[in-house]
Order: sequence, then C-alpha cells, then structure tokens
Amino acid sequence: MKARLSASRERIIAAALEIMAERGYAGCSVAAVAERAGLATGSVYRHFPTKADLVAEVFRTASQREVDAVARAAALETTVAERVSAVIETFAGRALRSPRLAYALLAEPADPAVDAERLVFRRAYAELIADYVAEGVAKGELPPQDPELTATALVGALAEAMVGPLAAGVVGPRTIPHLITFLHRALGVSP
Amino acid sequence: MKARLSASRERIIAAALEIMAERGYAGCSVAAVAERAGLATGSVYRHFPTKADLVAEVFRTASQREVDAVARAAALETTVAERVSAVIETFAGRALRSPRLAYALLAEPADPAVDAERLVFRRAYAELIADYVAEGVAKGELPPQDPELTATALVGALAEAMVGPLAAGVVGPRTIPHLITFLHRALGVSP
DNA sequence: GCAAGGATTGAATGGTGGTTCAATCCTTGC
DNA sequence: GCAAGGATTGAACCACCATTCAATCCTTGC
Repeated sequence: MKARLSASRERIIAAALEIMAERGYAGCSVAAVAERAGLATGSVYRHFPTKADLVAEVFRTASQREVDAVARAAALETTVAERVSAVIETFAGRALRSPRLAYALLAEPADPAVDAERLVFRRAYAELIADYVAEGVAKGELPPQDPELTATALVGALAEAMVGPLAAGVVGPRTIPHLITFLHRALGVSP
Repeated sequence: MKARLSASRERIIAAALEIMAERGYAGCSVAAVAERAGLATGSVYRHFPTKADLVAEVFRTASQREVDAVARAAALETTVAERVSAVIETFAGRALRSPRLAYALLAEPADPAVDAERLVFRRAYAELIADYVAEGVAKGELPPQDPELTATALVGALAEAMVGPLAAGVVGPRTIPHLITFLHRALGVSP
C-alpha cells in the first residue's frame, strides 16, 4: 500500500516531466498530468497540496538533473578552461537535444513558484561555476575577480545565447566554439 | 473627434505603462488599465482587438524607450570600450531606478505575445551592440569574432547580472565596475 | 469472510479575468 | 435644433482550470 502510494507519486512526477518536455509548462494542467499518470484529477491532490507544489517539484527534479550532468562533465576536467568548455558543451548539447524542456527551464512564463525555482536553478549553475573560478584565481590560472559575479554573468551569457536558437530551432555550427572563446576571454584564461 | 480617439488610445497606453511600472505585468488587467485611463472596460476594445495586442504594444513602447536611452548614451562615446561601459552603466542605472519595470521587461512571466516582444527587445540591444563590436573589429580595436554572438552573450550576461539584484533589491557597489571589466575582457578590449 | 478506513474517482464548484453587446450618450453635419 | 452614426458604457457572458467532496472501490487486519 505504502509502495503503491509512493509509486503514484513517482508516476505523477514522471508524467509531469514528460509533458513538460513535450509541451512545456503550458501543457501541465492537473487534468493532463493525472491522465498521463493513469489517475483521476483529484488523486493528484493526495500527493501534492497544490498545483504550484507539484510543478515546483517537477521543475526542481528536472533542473537538478541538468545541473548534475553539467557538474559531472566538468569534474572530468582539470583546468578551469577545460571545465568551462565542458560546462558550455554539456549545457548547450543537452538544451539542443531537448529544446522544449530547455525552454521551460530557462525562460517559459510560469507562475511565481516556478519563477522562484528558476532563480534557484540558475543560481545552482552559478555556484558550481563560481567554485571553479575561485579555484582558478587561487591557482593563478585566472586574474583576480569576483567569482560570484563572473559566474552569474557567464550563466547569463550562456543561457541567452541558447534562448534565441531554441526559439528559432537552429544553431549555427560555430556557435558553441565562439561561445567558448568569448567566455574564456571573459574569464581571463591565458591564451 | 479623431483627436479624442487617439487621445484615448494614448491614455490607455500611458495608463498601462504606469501600472506596469508599479505592479508589473500581473497588475495589467483590462479593467485596471481602463479605470486608470478613465474609460470603461469595453472601450479598450475599440482601440485594441485583444489584451495581448495592448500589452504587446505597451511592452514595445517601454522597451524602445530603454533601448533608445542606451543607444543615446553609447553614441556619446567613441571607442568600443567606452561605448560598452556606457551601455552597461545606462542599462543598469535605469533598471535600478525602476526595478519593477525592469523586471517586467526582462523576466516577468507573461503571455506568449509578450514573450515574443521580449525576444525582440533583447534582440534590439544585441543589434545595437553588434554594430559597435563589428566596428571595433574592423578598426582593430577588438580581435576577430562573431559580432552577433558576442552581442547576444553580452546582453545575456548583463541581464542576468541584473535580475538577481532586482529580485533581491540591492546591488553591491562594485557590481557595475566588475561587470565592465568582465565584459571588456570578453570582447578582447586591449588593456 | 468481513467490516473499517483510507485511497480513488470525476463531476461539480468557484474564482478569475478576458471579451461581448444592447442600451445610452455625444459629436457632427445639415 | 435635430437626426444619424459612431463612441462609450459596464454588466453579463464565457472559457478555463485549480480545487473540492460525496460516493465508490480496495486493501488490510481480525
């Protein structure tokens, strides 16, 4: 019974994730999520007090997955330059592979609860990067700078450079290398 | 009569602008706009076929004003480095002076029509900056690069660095100088 | 087996806010 | 002055969903 309950909860989240990846936040009505999860609308409310709570959790799950993937890729590298390259490539690669989801996570209009999560999500990237930057500064790989601000600006540049392409549907083949060059210069990676 | 008609239209836009600057997109119900403009709700529909059209136009007006201010400030300068500094200072200064409006223009959840305008808005900044970058590259002030991409990334970095502070309500005194340093490096301005 | 109690259902409820429209008011040309 | 025609009004309408809840179904402990 307990098992069934938590299985339902999982199914709800999984269903919402799928819908989010297909139709974005806009498609996530409670009725649609319930239907895909194979439950009645009302049953969703046995697991989540409110729709905002459900969506926030889904959002958190999805974005954590992204941040983890990026962190994992970056951890395989050693220098700041390589790590930043890995961040950009992983971030962009995943975004382009699931454009609808990427748009939902990065920019799609949603309710305030989701907005709050979005700030957290971007902040998580920024923290990750800030650590690398701080390390790079400490090791003399990078010139002195405010790691927090650098990381925030880097995340903004990366996200913005993706949003256009995500809306348009195509990315030039040189976009990613150019972005790497731009951000390496911004960090002050010695050439 | 004609004059009265277009005066009403202006009043509607002005009212919506005021509300947007005070309460953001969320406060812009048709009823609220009509009331502030001193008209009945229904009258709004004599001037705009749909709420989305109204809001899109208001958005366009507000963002054009911002872009113009930034362009004007940048035009007073001569080198790319100075122009970019002017862009950052003007953009950030204005955002901090009207934080609610800045948030509405940059990030507030809204309907798809507004989203489309937001892309246009950001693109307008990017175009402006792309021209300066192209000029800088041509003059040898900057290393070779893709001006479009550079400009997009620059806008993203700037916007992202502002959104956090706008949400929090405060900006550290060193934020803007640091941002200038970061973006000068990113462009490859020679030190 | 068999109640008891929680899980599940899905139709009904309610609130919000954009949109419409018949009635009314003004302006304008004669 | 005075009709005609467009402008204005604002209450009513409607669509859309989140949320609820009385009825029903299962599981479980005895």
